[in-house]
Amino acid sequence: MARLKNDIQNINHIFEASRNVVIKVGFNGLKMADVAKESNLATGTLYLYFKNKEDLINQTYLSTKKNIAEILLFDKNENLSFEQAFKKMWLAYFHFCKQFPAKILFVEQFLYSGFLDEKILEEAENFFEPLNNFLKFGIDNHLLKNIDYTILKAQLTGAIHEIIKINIKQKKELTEKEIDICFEMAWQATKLN
Amino acid sequence: MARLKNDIQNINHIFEASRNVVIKVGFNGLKMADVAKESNLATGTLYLYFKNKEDLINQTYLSTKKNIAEILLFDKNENLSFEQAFKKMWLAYFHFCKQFPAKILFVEQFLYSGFLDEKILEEAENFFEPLNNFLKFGIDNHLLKNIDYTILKAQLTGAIHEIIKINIKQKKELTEKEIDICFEMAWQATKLN
DNA sequence: TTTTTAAGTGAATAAATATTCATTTATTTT
DNA sequence: AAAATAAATGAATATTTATTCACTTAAAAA
Repeated sequence: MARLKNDIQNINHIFEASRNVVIKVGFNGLKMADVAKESNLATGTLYLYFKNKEDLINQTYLSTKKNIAEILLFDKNENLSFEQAFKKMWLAYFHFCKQFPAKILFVEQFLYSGFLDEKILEEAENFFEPLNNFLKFGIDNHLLKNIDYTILKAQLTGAIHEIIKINIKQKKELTEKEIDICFEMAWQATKLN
Repeated sequence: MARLKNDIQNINHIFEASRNVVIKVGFNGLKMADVAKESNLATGTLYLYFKNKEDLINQTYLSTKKNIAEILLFDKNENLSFEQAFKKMWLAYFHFCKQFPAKILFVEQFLYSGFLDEKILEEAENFFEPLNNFLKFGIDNHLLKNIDYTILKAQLTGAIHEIIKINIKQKKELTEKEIDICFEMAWQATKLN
């Protein structure tokens, strides 16, 4: 079989496998043997890359959070109004969630899975500085409602996640019209009237 | 020890114990021995009331969903405007979530725990007919945005749940002012402009 | 091409935990 | 208050699943 160690491509395959297993059977149903199978590897091989199950799960989390944060890095050189930038970001996040629901569900469920390592959690939070600053800017400049930005952020992401969950459960695609209304809801909720 | 069989009071204690364990260590960390301990019962005793672990968890879910649905049964005889009724319900749900975060977190996490029994899920959905009808009324009468009511419902409850999670994680109480802003966010998001 | 090193395997083992059941304790009936 | 019934117990057992390691296979170096 192909060389794997330090091969980022293949480690990402393991991460993807973990997420796929979680999305199918939940964190409780995550068995090392199943992750191995989904990765086309032997069970023992996983232990060459991860200290144990907890480590595998935490590393998957960290990697996935990084993926998500990258989506939210928007180009400050573009000359957009705050509302335009807000919409651009919202749509980028929305479509990312739609395209990679397993990533979103994994990180959401991880927080309450019982596998969480505080250190990893903190490390992941750092990826989101740019988003935090964007929201702070909006609040300070009276463009967004004046409320703790963690709440604002949670409302925005939480709303999108709920839609994605419905998407998955009901296997029903949202129409353009519906996506537009969803954005309107987010904007009406957060903007300062 | 006291007689327990068919004693609803005590079965509720077991449910509460399950939720407390889940909130502490997640579904993955839920061990029968720990639930028993938290209930002041022997492990074996749990099997007098529940067929197995899966059954215990599903019954806890069903009972908890019922609790939640009861909060949302509002008195139709009161002569409130739609917005007033909406606010009353929102606040009732918000305060319920604040008071019983374990109930909310349990049902949320349950959906992705890997223990879910479709039958039980459906049964629980029936409790929420009144809420569904309320939202449908709002949509049909052009008081709420015209979007699938499951999305509307998810947005409303999801937003509150996110706040509650922050409440727990940061151990920071929301001020009256903040709660008011949160309601405003929900109303601005859902009402038809 | 042979030797050496690195990677991968999966059956065997260890550890964790769900479930059972012989026994004890409490309650109800006579 | 003795006998009969019902409930509760928790150590022993069964089951599940994480982890290890002796061995195989592949890649790199000599």
